[in-house]
This record gives sequence, structure tokens and C-alpha cells, in this order.
Amino acid sequence: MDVENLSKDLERVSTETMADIVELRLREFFKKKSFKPGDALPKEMELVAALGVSRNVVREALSRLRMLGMIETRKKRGMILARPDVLGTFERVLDPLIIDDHILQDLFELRLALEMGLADLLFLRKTDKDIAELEKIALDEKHDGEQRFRVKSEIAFHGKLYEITGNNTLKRFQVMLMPVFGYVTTLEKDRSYRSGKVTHLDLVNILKNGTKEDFKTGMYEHLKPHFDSLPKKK
Amino acid sequence: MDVENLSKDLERVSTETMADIVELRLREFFKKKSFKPGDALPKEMELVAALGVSRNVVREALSRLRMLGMIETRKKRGMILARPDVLGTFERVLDPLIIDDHILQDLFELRLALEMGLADLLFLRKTDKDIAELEKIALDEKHDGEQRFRVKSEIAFHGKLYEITGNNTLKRFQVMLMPVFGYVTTLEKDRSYRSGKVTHLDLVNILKNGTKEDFKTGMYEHLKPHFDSLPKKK
DNA sequence: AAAATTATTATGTAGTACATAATAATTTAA
DNA sequence: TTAAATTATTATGTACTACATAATAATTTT
Repeated sequence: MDVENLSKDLERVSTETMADIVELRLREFFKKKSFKPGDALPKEMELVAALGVSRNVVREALSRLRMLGMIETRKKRGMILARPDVLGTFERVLDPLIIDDHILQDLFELRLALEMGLADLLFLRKTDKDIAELEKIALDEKHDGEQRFRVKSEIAFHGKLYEITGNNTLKRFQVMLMPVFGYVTTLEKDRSYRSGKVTHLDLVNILKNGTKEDFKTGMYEHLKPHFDSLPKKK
Repeated sequence: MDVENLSKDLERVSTETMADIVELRLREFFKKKSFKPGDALPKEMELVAALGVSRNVVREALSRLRMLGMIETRKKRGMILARPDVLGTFERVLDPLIIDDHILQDLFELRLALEMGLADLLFLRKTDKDIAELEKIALDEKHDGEQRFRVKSEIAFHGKLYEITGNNTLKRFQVMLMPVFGYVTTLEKDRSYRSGKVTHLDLVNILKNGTKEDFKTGMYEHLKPHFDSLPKKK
């Protein structure tokens, strides 16, 4: 009798701790009662009584939810359901040093895709003022400086692009992905922040006078060194 | 003397709990010692002694890090540094019901941008087999069925697209964003999962015989109802 | 009735005790 | 002399008690 057959008959022993279970119960509870942000939640001791576990366990579960920003606690006032910051939790674990290389590569591609998909939002929301500011950034760039200056202007330019979309979440997301981008590009020194034939200034001009399609082609050319470095098969 | 001037001279009283501080200290500690995934970490009691706080506090901080997947604990073996699942934490808080509407709208746009940026990865990695499978999905769709069937085929088709990119993180990200997409679209009933002039089958054919530029144009037309619904100013 | 004081309440921190599971050390048996 | 069984050790998990602290509610005083 092999393992596969065995596991049909023998139910897997749960290795979850009580805190794990309580955390899950609380999540279900909040959903079931359809609490809304700002609503007061039961007191610790009430939860202790209802769940039949020690205060320690309840507190451990609560502290996790609090860390995700799902609840906030005030002394005396008790706990309230909060609006979690979706990107905040992401941010906390996004450290290139501890993330798996495959995931980093995936995130690198994700950012490229995002960059390419930006065009439609850009052409919907761009204003003359935006373009003027972007142009200033592009003009201020030094092309003969040190690596770190080029990196800086790269960040400034693309960051501004995201800003023009008026989508703050997108912008924050891009900022978060920046270290990943930097990390992956510097892994292969020869392609670090290299630009294609289309420069930032070219992109500004397309944004000013060209069409959306022109811009997409231009952006692809600008990012071409990165696209060329992508593996065809994964 | 107004508040702004006051806060220059009076340092803000920290409202952080000891657990907050310990959490931060531990993060710094891991980084400073440049622990790698799999490395053993100090025992609870050692941390208690070093930090000069109660075991409760240390455990609370540890439980948060464990929840983020940054550490794993085994009885007796102690704790080891783990590879956090970057998307996992995201997933835990991404509930359309508790996320702010503005953020939802932002995420909706993010997904649109991603969808548009997919083309380059698709044309890099698509195979005949992929296209055949995608075609099958498109052919199986029923256009006169109930809403929920149309939603289902919508998910199947776009999900497959992400799959073809060979980027699993991207795929997972898309799956996570799905509820958001569904939520936002159904907020305005009239545009719920409506397609533009270009159908899924059209997209398949472009992927088969057309150029990358054709595909981008096609995808934009396909998503046009959504793009049209976006506010010009934010 | 307003201000000051006191009581109450709920979370935050500390500490002790024991349970449990995984490993290490030791003893026993073949 | 190994291999197996037993026992000890170790580190995390759970429970419970006690008190600190801060915010609010209730009460008293002026």
C-alpha cells in the first residue's frame, strides 16, 4: 500500500496552532457579520470566552490581523475594523535579498508589462503641464555621468510617467517594484539600465505630438534591451 | 503659536507598543546579520534576554513575522528564516468589501494596463499548443447564457492569456485582481463584463496570424467599454 | 453647571507553569 | 558491537495570574 492510497483513508493531522485557527475564525466572523471599516469589534475577553482559548492565543491572532492593517486597537475604546493598506503588506516583504530569483524575474516582467500598458492611461489623462514637467526631467538628464546618476534619472522619468496616470496605487506599486528592477538589471551588469534607441526625450516628443500607437512602439524600443534579455521559454 | 510651529519643538510621543518596536528590531537584526532563507534564528528566550522584554512581546512580534511568511517555526528545531510569499500577503487583505473604493478603481485600472502590456510577453512565448487551447476556450463560450456563465468564460479566456506568458506570478496576480475587476464592473451594471467589437475569437485569430501591433489594437477594442468608463480626470 | 476627582474598562506588559513535539543521549537487547 | 528502545533535554505552544496604562464614564466638589 503506497502513500497515495494511505492518505485516502488517513486524514491528515492538522499542524495548525490554535492561534492559526482563531485567526481563521475571526476572519470568518468579520465576514459573516459583515462588519464595515470603523465598526467596533468584540473585546478580547469576550472572544476568549466565546472561543474557549486563552487570552494569549486570541492576542496572537489579533496581532497578526493588526499587522495586516485589518484591525486597529485603541486602549479602552477596544478594537475597530480598519481598511487594510493593500500595498502596505506587500511592501513589508518585498526585499530582493530574500525573494526567490524566479519570482524576481517574474516581477521584472510584470513591471515591463505594466510599463507597456501605461500608454492608454497616459493618453487619457496627460495634460500640457505634465508633459512640460516630464520634458524638464528628460532635459536635465546627464548621459555621461556615473551609473547612479543614470539610475536616478531613470527613476525620475518613469516615476513621473506613472504620476501622470493619476493612479496613485499604480505609482506606489511602481516605486515598490523599483528595487526589484534595479536588482535584476544589475545582476547582468551589461544591461544595467541601458536604454534602447528611443530616448526619454524622444518619448516626451511622442507624448506631445505623436499618437498612442507611436508611443507604444517608442516605449518598446526604449525598453528593448530588457525585452531582448527575456528568456523565450521559461 | 500654531500647531505647525509647536511640532517643531515638541517631539511627537511615540505610540508604538513594545511589540512594534521588537518587530522592527528583529527586521533590522535579520538584515544586518544578512541571514539567508533556511538559516536558524536565535531562540525566543535568547531574544527575550537580549531585548529585555517579556516573552509575550517577543512572541507577538514573531507571530507577525511568521504571518508574513518571513519566518517559520518548528518545535524544538527553533525558528528559521523563510522565503515570504510576496503575493500571499497581498491575497490576505484583498477583499473588495473592505478596500476603499478609490483603491479598487486604481486596481481596476492597473489590471487594464497589465492586460494591455501582456502582448509583448505573449508574442515572445506563445506556442501553437497554447493557441489551440485558447481557441478551444473561445469556441466553447456561450453568448446567450446567464451572466455568471459569461463571467466564467471571461475568466477562463483572460486567465489562459496570462498562463501563456509563462509567468506564474503574473498569473496569480491576475487571479487575485479578478474579484476586484468583477466588483468594479458590477458596480455599474450596464458595463458588466461587456465586450467591445473585438471578440475573444478575434483575439485568438490575431494571435495566430496577426502582428503584435494588431493584437494590441485588438485588445484595446476588446476592453474599450472599460476604457470608455474611466474618468478623464482623477 | 462647570471643573476636578474618582472609578471603571480594555488593552499592554510581565512572569510563572506546564504541555507537546522534536531531537539528543543513554541504556538495553540481540 | 550495533540496532532498537528508552529516557532526558530543549524550544515552542498554551494557559493563567497580576499589574500598568490610558481612555472614558461616573461622581463629587466648588
